Amino acid sequence: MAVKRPFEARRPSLKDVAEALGVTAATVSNAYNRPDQLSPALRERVLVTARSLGYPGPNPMARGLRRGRAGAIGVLYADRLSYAFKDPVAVELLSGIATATEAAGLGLLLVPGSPRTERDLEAPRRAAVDGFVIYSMSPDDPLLAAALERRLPIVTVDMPGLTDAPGVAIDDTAGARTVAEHLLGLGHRRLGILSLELTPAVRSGPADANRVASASYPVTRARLRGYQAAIVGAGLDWDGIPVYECAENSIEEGCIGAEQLLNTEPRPTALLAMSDTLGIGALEAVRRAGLSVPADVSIVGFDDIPEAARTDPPLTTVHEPHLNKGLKAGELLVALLAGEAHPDFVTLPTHLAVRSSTAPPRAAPRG
Amino acid sequence: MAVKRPFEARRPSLKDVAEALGVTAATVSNAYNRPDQLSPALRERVLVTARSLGYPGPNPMARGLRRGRAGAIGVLYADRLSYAFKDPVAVELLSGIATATEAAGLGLLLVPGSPRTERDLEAPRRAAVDGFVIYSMSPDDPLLAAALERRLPIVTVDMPGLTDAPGVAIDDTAGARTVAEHLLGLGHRRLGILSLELTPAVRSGPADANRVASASYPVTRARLRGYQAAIVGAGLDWDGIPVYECAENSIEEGCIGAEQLLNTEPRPTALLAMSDTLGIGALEAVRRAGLSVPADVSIVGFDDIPEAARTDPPLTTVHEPHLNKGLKAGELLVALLAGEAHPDFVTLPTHLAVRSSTAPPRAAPRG
DNA sequence: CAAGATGGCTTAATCGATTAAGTCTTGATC
DNA sequence: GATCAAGACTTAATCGATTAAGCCATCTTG
Repeated sequence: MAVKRPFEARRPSLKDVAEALGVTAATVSNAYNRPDQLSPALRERVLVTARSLGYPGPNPMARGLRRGRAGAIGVLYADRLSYAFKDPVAVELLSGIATATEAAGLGLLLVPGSPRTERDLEAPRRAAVDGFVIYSMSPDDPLLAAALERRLPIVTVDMPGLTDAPGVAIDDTAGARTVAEHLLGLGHRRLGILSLELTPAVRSGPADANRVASASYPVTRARLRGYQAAIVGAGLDWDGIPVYECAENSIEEGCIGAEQLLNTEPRPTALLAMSDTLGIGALEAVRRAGLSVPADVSIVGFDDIPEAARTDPPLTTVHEPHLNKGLKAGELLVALLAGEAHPDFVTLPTHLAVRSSTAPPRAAPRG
Repeated sequence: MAVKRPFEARRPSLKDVAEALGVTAATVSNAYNRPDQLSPALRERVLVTARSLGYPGPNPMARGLRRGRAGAIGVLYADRLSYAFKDPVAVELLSGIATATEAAGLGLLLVPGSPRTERDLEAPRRAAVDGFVIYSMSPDDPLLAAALERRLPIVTVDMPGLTDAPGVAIDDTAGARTVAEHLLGLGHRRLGILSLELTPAVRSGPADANRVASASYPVTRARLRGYQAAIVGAGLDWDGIPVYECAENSIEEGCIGAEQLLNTEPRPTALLAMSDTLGIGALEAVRRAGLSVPADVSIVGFDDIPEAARTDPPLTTVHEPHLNKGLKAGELLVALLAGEAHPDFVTLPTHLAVRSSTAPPRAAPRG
């Protein structure tokens, strides 16, 4: 039962404080921003008067307009914001970015927008930011185009070669190749792939060679290429490998996809999950099928999210320095905003984290 | 080696586009904001010219200033931003808030600021937002005061009764009491408490009765009260219960704290962790001590983060609707901004989620 | 004591848009 | 053919600050 004030007074502005004191707006402004420009006594009076008038401090938008700085950087993400928080990888990345922006005293604006409706394109246009970190977007995403039109400094993450902007990424192809080679080296010959989204036009289900070839998300593309290189390198038929595309990077989707892959004949002895989240889902699917990991089926993930080390069994995966990636991206953008010269592109190292979800296939010859 | 343009041209503004076309700025503005105000042909010409001039679209800060709307809401959090992303509870809450703001077309600005230095107080002051969601802050936090001074609409989360602002919370005391009663009901008599931070002045270690009584974080206070009510209700001595305060809500801290609690004589048969994150750490500590859960030690958490259902063994805990809490908070703030009447305070229900980390103590009489 | 330095405040231009109200055409209507 | 309405732009005020430059009085210094 909050009481509505009958007379909703206009919020006081700098000028009101100035008039109340008989000084000019410039002086009040200086009281806030450049204390050395006025006597301590007057400054104190200004601050006291401001408080008593209920002046909420210099309006951030007016200040931003005048100074040409928003004091925040924007993060652009392919999916809905609410989803970004469900993805441990995105969360870690954001944490890294936040560390950098926080150190620079900048805010972090999460820009809403699934690339569905026209209205969403307004989001990056309206965002009061000094630059963007653009994370893992499809090159043909209209949201990306809208952000680029702002002509602000940008840093890309996991989008190598997409723009001439600086960015940070890992070598997804090499990572994927390494983990696939790990399985092949253990002797696995029947593999299944649990893939992330292939294109912004989402769908779940088995993906045929055509669809696989049409993958537009840079990360998905790169990892598929890595798997392919290892598989072809081992003399296996790439087109014979079943691929299940998950419309969403979630445990549930991973579980459903893995279930389907486990039903293909002959049953794969190892599953390549393109993310740990999908891998955790696969772990569950194997359990539900009454099989065990790694005795019956080996599972590998990708990303090395924190939970991967705590699953049962702990997940063999490709370690990626997410936090560092975010940190670097943030620092790059901060440096860009400061007008510093910048390195063009940073590629961070990955390494295979062998844990307990992989073993040689039952009664198989060692590779 | 990005090439610096030798002559960094001023960014074109509305006026530049207008002049290039021989119309007024108003017309160009209308081309963007009110297409019905001009002929489709001219609008098209405006848009084309804008593009060819490299006009990045209406400046968000200028628009925001004029319209009196920032188009974003701020989130204020007690800790460092980077930390917020490490806390699954905060992440879920943010996800909920994001859902609401996204639906309203608003951005989400994460305001940096650990309450350390004077400089940090500038963050909430500089944030270009239309309102704040304030999450679980100590009432005496200067950051909170700084945000309040902005006199913007606010919604609190997990801070019942702290301001007269609308907010959302759960009944932490009842939840804590229920989970403690669950343990007592199983027959446990020797308990240990793994507590979250008691005050903004952080420290790790055993907390004596004085320090426990001085807890200022509303959530911590409330949960302690709940434990206390159950314990006292069971006829046990509250002051005899060892409490370990974790300076940070992390698995590592939980592990360290649990280790200490397990070393007290006589060893507790059950540990009350004030969060699932601490509980997961406790699980690890028990494992390291060569004991087993729940045979030797029962562990309960609080929060019911997603991972709690997947730990080994799955954690008995108090389920809290984090996502919903965020969603409600976001919706409340959006409604407030829209000038709608609002309910004052929402208290969301919790319930006990009994899983496999609790059992009667070994060879103990049933309670 | 004149010249210069310093401190303390004001002047006035400016940042880049939005929008209610007004003007001028052109076309329809009786 | 006068009247009105609608359509297409323009005028001009305004949002709330920041900041370089200027002005005046007071203090220092040789």
